[in-house]
Amino acid sequence: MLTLEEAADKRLLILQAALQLLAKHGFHGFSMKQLADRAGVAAGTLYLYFQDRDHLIRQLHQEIIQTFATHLLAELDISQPPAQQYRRICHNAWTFCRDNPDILVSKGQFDHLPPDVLRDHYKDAWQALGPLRTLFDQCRRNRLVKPLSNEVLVSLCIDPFLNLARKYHLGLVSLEDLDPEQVIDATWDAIALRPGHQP
Amino acid sequence: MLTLEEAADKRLLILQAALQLLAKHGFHGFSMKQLADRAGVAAGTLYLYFQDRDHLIRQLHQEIIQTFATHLLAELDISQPPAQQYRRICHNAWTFCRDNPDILVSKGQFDHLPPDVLRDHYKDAWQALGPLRTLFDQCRRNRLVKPLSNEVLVSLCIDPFLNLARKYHLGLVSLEDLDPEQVIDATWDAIALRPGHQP
Amino acid sequence: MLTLEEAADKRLLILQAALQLLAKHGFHGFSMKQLADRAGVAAGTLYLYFQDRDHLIRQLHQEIIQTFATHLLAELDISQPPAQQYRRICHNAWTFCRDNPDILVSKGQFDHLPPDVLRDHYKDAWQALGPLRTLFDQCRRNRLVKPLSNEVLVSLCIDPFLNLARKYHLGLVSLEDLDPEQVIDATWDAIALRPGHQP
Amino acid sequence: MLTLEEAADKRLLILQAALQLLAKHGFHGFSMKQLADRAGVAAGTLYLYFQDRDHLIRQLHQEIIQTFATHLLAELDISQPPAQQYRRICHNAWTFCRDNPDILVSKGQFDHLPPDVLRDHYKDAWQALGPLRTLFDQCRRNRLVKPLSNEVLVSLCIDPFLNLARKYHLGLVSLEDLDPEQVIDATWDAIALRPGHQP
DNA sequence: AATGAATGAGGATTCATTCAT
DNA sequence: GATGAATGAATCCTCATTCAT
Repeated sequence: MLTLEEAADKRLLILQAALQLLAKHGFHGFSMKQLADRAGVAAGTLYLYFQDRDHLIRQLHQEIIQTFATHLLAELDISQPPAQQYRRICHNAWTFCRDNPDILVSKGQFDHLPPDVLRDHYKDAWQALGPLRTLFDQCRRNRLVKPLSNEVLVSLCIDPFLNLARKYHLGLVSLEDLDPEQVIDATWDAIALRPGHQP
Repeated sequence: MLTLEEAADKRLLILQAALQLLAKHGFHGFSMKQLADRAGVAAGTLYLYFQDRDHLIRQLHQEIIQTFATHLLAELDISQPPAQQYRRICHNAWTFCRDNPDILVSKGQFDHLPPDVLRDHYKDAWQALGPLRTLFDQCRRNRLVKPLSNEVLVSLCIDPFLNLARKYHLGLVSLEDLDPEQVIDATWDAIALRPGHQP
Repeated sequence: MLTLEEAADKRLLILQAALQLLAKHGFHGFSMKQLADRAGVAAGTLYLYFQDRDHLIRQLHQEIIQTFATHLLAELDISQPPAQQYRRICHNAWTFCRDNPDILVSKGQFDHLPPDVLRDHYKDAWQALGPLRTLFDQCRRNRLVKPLSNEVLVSLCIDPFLNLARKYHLGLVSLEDLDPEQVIDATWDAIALRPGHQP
Repeated sequence: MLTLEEAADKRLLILQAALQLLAKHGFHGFSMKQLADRAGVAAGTLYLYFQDRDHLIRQLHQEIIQTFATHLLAELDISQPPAQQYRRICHNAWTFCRDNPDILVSKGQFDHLPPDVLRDHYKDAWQALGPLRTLFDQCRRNRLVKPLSNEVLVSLCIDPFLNLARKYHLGLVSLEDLDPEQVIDATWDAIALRPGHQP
């Protein structure tokens, strides 16, 4: 019998192969046979680890979302001042997207998953993003950022880095145009509540 | 023979059916037969208007991008002050995405198109967005906005509305959480160059 | 477009090929590809006429049952005396089974269909067997046959010919052992109500 | 090492699981994996007891036929008069089929076995049915039953009970319609040689 | 003896595309 | 121009069988 670890390894192996395939061809050309070949297993083996194509795709999405969430918080030091924590997270968002075009490109491919499935996955990701929620809550309470919901804040702070990374990988923006520190400043301006400013 | 107009009509009819189909099922389940059925034509007819599936998809993408660009500029009055023009465009972005979930959802499905194709389509869209480019250029020259490239500005100003609309349609944010005017303010803060501020 | 007749023809063509295949190999070795080959059409064509394998099989069963019912009544003359009608029907049962081993052999293969489906098909067949029901009812009323339900009568009169034909085709009985007239006599004795006999 | 008995036990365990599976789904859905699961053994274990799927199926058929033959003769007292022996056997046929729908339903599934295999199994069963052959022979010699071959007699006497039981399990006849004693009478009438009757 | 993960050939089904009408 | 029946390659998935443990 496989140990739990070995089984998990092979499962991950398959998911990683799936990610590469998906990034390269999109769902068009994403066949179970190709996936098996790339993962170095037989076609039938896929079905030992995943019920069917659909389940595999959903679990891949979940994995991707979780990976992204994990990396957002990398090297975060919650003892530091909020502004510093914020910069860390934004920086992580940027470098992660810059360095993982596969994940970035694949993300859009999942939009046709049933809405409830997507919702669940995103909710799960929020679970993993506890420190970020805490940070936002704190800043809002201390009147450092505007009284916007967390989801809105994410759309203003984090999502722009995904969008920029996509453009970067498409060659629509070059690294010269794009100083991450400047963009971090900009996103902070977007959400910051400045003294004397009328929200 | 069809008049040019009738031909254009049927072509659009097909593209619209395609959009609906794509939004509903993604490319999984997007078959030429289903498309024909939904468009109310025979399968063979599709091939009178489009060379093959791939061309149809590309043209659909182009159409979508153009439609979006067009709506961004709706009711824009370039004689008004920049800030007002800006609000108009942002408002358009929001309402268009809010009211056209099909387009919004489908957009991500095209990410696997060959990068050069995508690039071309986006470049074409920029052509159609002349007034927006002019606006950004003007503001930058007059030190109203930060010295960021247009692409970066779009990621900070326009894209957040797409992201928010997606979340809205997924049910992750409600309209209470989401006052567009506040978000427009926030995006303006993101790019605005404030007096006394060190860029 | 195909005329209704042509469509029906091709449908029948497929069903007949299916019957042959089923008789030869049972469901083991009954593949849609083989069926298509034998019917002389492409694999995909099967799905223009039948929803899927299962529906095809069910419709084949229905067809077989109906064909059998039809042949049971061949050359039946309801103006003749009951005993003569009875002999005709028994004779038909025998010759039909003797001459159509395919149908005979296939019949057993359907036993795993959902019971309600089987029931429906058999009920439909009874519809087609009106004259037989009338004959049985008449004979029972006139005290020519025992007061047994029609289903029981069939098990005593008709089914034995199916069983015998199966044995015949298996080589377990030869035609010397098996004079149909004698067997018809025997089945009649089974159900006949003789004067002075105590039922 | 297993004792012979334990080995025989496990073999039977597997065959019984196979019977249940076959009765429930037919050969469609009868997979070695499912069989292993239902029997509570590993997939590989099946191959310790049976060469392959085909051999397993054949042995199951043989087992079923033998079981049926055995039950036909249950509680048979060959010192009793022929008519009584006859009733006993018919009664056994009926109750066995009534109480073992699995066996009954499965029987038809084997019809696609190669004819020679089927023939062998049936011949073996006849071996086990010595007392029944003796009974028929005796009755024929004493002019109690018509001069029909044993196979024909079986089709007239025993097979009807199988047919009726199938109809019963399908819900086509109810127990009210179906008094076994009446049917036994009828089958006896079918084969009995009555004084003064011209065969 | 027993296991059960892995295999990969084979089967059901879908679908882009063609072409005779 | 329009049709839609037919095609058959491609795809998803199953399953009998093996073999290292």
